[in-house]
This record gives sequence, C-alpha cells and structure tokens, in this order.
Amino acid sequence: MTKPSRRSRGSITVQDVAREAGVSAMTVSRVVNGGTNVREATREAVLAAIAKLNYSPNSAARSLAAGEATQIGLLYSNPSAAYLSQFLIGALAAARRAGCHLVLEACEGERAEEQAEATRGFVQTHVQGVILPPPLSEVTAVRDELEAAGIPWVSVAMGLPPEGSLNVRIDDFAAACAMTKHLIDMGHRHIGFIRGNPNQTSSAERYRGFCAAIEEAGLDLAAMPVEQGYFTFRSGIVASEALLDLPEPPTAIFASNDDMAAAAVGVAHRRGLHVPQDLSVVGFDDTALATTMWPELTTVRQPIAAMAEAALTMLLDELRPGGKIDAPEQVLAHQLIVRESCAPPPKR
Amino acid sequence: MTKPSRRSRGSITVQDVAREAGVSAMTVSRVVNGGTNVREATREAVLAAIAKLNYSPNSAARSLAAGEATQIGLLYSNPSAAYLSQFLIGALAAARRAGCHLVLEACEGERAEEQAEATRGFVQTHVQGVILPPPLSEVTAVRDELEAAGIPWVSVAMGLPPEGSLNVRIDDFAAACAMTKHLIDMGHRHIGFIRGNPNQTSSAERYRGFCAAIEEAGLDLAAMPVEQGYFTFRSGIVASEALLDLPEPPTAIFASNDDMAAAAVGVAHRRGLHVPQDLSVVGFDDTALATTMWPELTTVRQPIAAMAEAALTMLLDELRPGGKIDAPEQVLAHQLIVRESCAPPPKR
DNA sequence: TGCCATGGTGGTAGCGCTATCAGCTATAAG
DNA sequence: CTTATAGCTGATAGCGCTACCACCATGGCA
Repeated sequence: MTKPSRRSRGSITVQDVAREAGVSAMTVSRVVNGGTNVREATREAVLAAIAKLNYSPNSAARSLAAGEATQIGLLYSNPSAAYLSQFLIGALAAARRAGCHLVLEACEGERAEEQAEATRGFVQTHVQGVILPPPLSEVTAVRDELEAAGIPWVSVAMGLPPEGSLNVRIDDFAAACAMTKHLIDMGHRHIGFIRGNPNQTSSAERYRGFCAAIEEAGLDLAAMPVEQGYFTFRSGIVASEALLDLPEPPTAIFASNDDMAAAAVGVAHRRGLHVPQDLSVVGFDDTALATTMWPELTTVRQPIAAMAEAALTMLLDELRPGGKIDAPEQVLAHQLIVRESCAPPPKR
Repeated sequence: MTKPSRRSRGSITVQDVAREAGVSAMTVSRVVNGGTNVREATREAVLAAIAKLNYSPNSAARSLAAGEATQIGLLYSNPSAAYLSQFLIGALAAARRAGCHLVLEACEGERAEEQAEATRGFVQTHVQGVILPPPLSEVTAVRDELEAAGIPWVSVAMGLPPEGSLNVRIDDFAAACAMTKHLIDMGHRHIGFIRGNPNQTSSAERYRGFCAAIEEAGLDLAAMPVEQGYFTFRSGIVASEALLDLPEPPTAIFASNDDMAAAAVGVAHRRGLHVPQDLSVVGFDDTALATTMWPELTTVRQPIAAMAEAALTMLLDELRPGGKIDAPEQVLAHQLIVRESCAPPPKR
C-alpha cells in the first residue's frame, strides 16, 4: 500500500515520465535539456511520454539541483513607462524560461551617492547579476559599485558601449541615419534636430547618424538648426520653441525621442501650425505616446522586449560556470515606423 | 578532510546559520518564516547569526520543500503601458517575496474565442493561479475557461465585482464623486462627462459617482452633457468634439481616464481654447501621460503597484492548502491629484 | 585477439529547505 | 508526587531535479 507522499501536489514528475517511457529519470532530464548523447529513438519515446502525461518540469527543483543563478537584478531609473513595461515583458519571459527571479529596484535620484546606494541594495540581496537599462547603463557610480562587488552586469541600449562589456543594443547611428534620409527623400532640405540627453551615448550616436545622412545627401550641415534637449517632454518644448522662433524655421523636426517629438507637435499646434502640412515631426523609440497623439508619430521602433530577453540570456550565459559568452555584444534590428506626422514640406 | 560539495556556490545555508547560532536548521527555518513557537532568546540568537553571516534563503529550495505554488499567471490585454509597468512592478515584488514566478500572457483579440485560447495557454503551462487586471477581469470567456480548469483567479480594479469572487480594487464611485466635487467647489456648474468603455463595470461606477456628486450639490443632472467614450485616445477626441460643439459647451470636462482627458486637451488646443483658463479638464488613473502633457493633468491616482501586490498575495493565500482567505475583497485607497489642468470657470 | 576510445544509459547522492513527528522540558492540574 | 498539557526543539525524510560517475555495449585500432 503506497500512501502518496504527504506534500505532493500530485503533479507529474520526471519519474513518472521515465516510467512511462521505460527509461531512467536521468535520460528524461537529458532530453528535456538540450539532450546531448541520447539516441534518436529514445528521445522520441521520452518526448511521447512527456506529451502524453502533459509533463512540465518544476523550475524550483531544477534551479536547486543545477545550482543555477536564481536572482537577477534589474535596476531602473525614471524610464518612460512604455519602455519599462515592454522591457519587463521581455525580461520576464526569459526569466521564467531560465527559472530565475527578477529583482527590481528603483534608482530615483541623480546623485552618484543615491545611485550607489540603490546598487548596494542588490549586493545585499545576493543578486547574481544585474541588467542595466538606459540611462543607468551609462552611470559609472552604478557600474563601479557592481564591479566592486564582483557582480556581472549587462547594459542595454547604450549608444556606444565600452569595448568588451556585455551589452545589447540597436544601431542608433544607422537608425537616425535612415530616419533623416526618410525626411530628405520627402523633400525636406531644412531639418531641425533636437538632441538627446548628453549623459547617454545614444544621444551622440543619433546625432552622428543625423549628420551623416545630411552630409551624404550633399546638404549643408551647418545650416541645420540643432537644439539641445534632455529626452523629457519639457526640454522638448523649450527646444521646439527655439527652433520655430528662428527667422527661417525648419520644415521638419527630428527629435531624439518620442517625448520630445510630442512636445514639438504641441508647440506647433499652439502656434497654429498644422502637423504634418506645415511642419513634419519625427521621433525615436516608438513608445505608446507615439500612438496616443494626434497625428500619430513617425518614429524608430526598438525591439525593447527582445533586447531585454537577449540581455538576460546573455547574463545567464556569463554566469554559467563553464559557459563563456561567444558574443559579448549583440546588436538587434530596429525598424522605421512611418505614420502620419510627416509629409513633404509646404510649397513656398 | 571535508571537500566542499562540487556544486555548492559557497553560499550561506540554514545549516551555517544553525551552527553559528547553536541551534538546529529547523529552528532557523522557523525563525525565518513567521516563527511560531520559538523562545525569544532563541529567536534573537538566530537573528543575530543571520545578520552576522548575511544569510538570505534560497527561494528555489524553499518552494521545492514547501511544495508551494510556483507559477502564477498574469493575463494582460492592451493595457495602457503606464498601467502595465506599475502593475508588473507591484506583482514582481510580491512574486519574489513569495518565491513564485510570474507567467505573462498577452491576450490581444476582442473575440471570446481568442480570449479563451490565450487562457488555455495558461492551463497547459500549469499555472496555479491567475491574476486578471482590467479589462480582462470582466471577460466571461476568460473566467469560464479558468473556472473549467479549476484554476483560481483574482480580478483587479473591477468597478463592481461579483459577490464572493477574489478581487482587489479602489472605490471608483467615491473617487469620481470626489473629483466631481472638486470641480463644483472650483465654481463649475456646467460639467461635461466622458464615460468609459461600457465593457468595464468601473465605467459605470465612475459615472455613478459623477451623478451622485452633481445631485448632492443640488445641480441639475439632466443639464450635464454626457458622451460615450471607450477609454481610448481616439474615442476621447470624438467625445470632446461633441461636447465642445454644443451650443453651450461645458466649462469643465471630466474624462473617465487620462487618455481621453489628454484627447480633450488636444481638441481644446486645436480650437484655440486655453486649458485651464477657458476649459478645465480632469482625468482618472494618473498614468504617466498625465505628466507628459501640457498642462499637467488633475486626476485620480490608483495605487496600481499596491493593488497588484495585494492581488498576488491574496491569490497565494487562497492557494495555500490550509489557509482560507479572510477577506476575498480588498478595497485600497485612491488619491485626488490636483495639477494645472483645472481652474475656476471663465467669467462671462 | 586484445585494448582503449566513444556514445549511450542508469545509479547514487545530493542541491537547501521544510513537514512531520518524536522527544524533551517546564508548568498546571489531579 | 504523579500525570496531563502545552511550549519548544531536533532528527529524519523527503520535495523534483541534475551533477557525477560507473557501467555497458560497440567499433576501431594495434
């Protein structure tokens, strides 16, 4: 008489599958994980048993037995909500597959001391690795703290990551270049640019892309009005006002992110300018904002969720004892999203 | 000669703490978890040892040994990004504390069949419970599917949840009432209301709150123009146009969420109306949008992260074998956030 | 013919924690 | 003074899985 174990929730285990397939638990485990050194016939028998019993491995047991990393930190700071939610979706998907937990920590302040403090929180909770989405990927206070604690990290969406560091990003340069070409192809010859926050290297990369496209088209870069922005809506207002106050205002504005582009549209409306008939506006990032405005924004889409997934996967590879990272740097594809906020320039 | 176990990552375990404190591992475990039946002196010794060794429990081992729920589903559908990110932050915090994984699943379509399909994905991945943020909390196709599979769920932010169901929410009625009172107190006597999507009971509750405040102030409810919206920016545009096209347009617009309020502001600007001098606009939810617009929006803040945390905690309580839920319904406090988008009505 | 590679498989021993129960000490009750 | 009762503690036995080795067939090579 086999009384069922008191604690068991009656779920299917490797043992059940092994019995069903007529092999050992070990072989089932091998099939489930990559499965090197298993004969094809055996593998199929196991897979059939898994399907029949509707088995799914217990991730707690798996991480415990494998001694895997279980806590991965994610330090975020004042991200756009749209960015963060996409990022979390991607990170969670990867985390669940790997059976590890995501530990979030907000890093509010701008001061190095506050940032270091938030980072230390991670060290105390024993996270085994940390993911740094922008703009934290660029903050040395955070990176130094992690370095000191010997915790590996992956930076995401840096414009120009330091050599040899783990990072996942898009090609900001190429994307900005393509967007600028799009404006030029529409007929714009006088394009205003709003730069991003200089504390992020992607700002410089986007500006470089803009410049490259202008020069490649044989236009006079010096004639293009450029304003400094800081990725915030407010800074976009100031920059847009400055651009539109010029004696000869541009016919198109390329803002380094969507928030600032939204600001440009708002300023234009206040001045009675119609977008896109009188002024074209384009952004960068394709956040939710881009489609909750009127007109909807032409912008560059970053595969945010995929980048988060890639970052977590890369980090776990790094953490795995034997496994060395084959590519410490991963560049994912961006996409130009054309919507209604840009049109050929008005005829004079 | 004790060779260290091959797989150990050198982390501190209960055994280490037990040795340090001069007690058994079991006692340490008791102290760490609630700690019933432990003498005060013993507890302190254990806590001291924990602090000294900087011990933190291994959540994988814990869930495995305790046979706890490890996978909680979260079905989301076209939420505002701001809502989702806040929600995930709260849910993740609770999930990590409980040592369970969050399994996300997007439920895109509107059709019952698609919704049921997405839900079945959960059943196959063996989630032990499901959290339903709005608007899915109201979708019967989803709930029926979960019911059929015997998976418990918690609904979040329903306006008027069915009796006896697990749910976490705010008092939409009271919040809308307070907001309306705020407008009346400012001197508004002719207030336009944009309703939310009728597929969500919170829409009706917010409208009820509006009506109650109007009547309580002795105003004529029938004189207040009301338009149907669907929580989207687009629907807000249509509704706002209708309100402002009236022969006698309202001096204030109360939109049932921030997206529609943002639309109202946009429409007003297009018509050359200044907000808040010519028209006051208020929203509901306090999403990120409320502060990335100009002027910033007066709105109602829902404690989204706290609601998500409460929902997950409630679900885990329900799942715990012995533990019965003491309160299947939990109402959290909302907050009126006053910003720049509303002012006394213009003098005639 | 022997012998070592090699690919495939199973047995064993934990990973770090907690449920269970037995035992042990104090206090209350008989 | 015994017995019942409660409070506190520890030994044991797993939770479901995988690392590690031992093992057994092959088959190629000397």
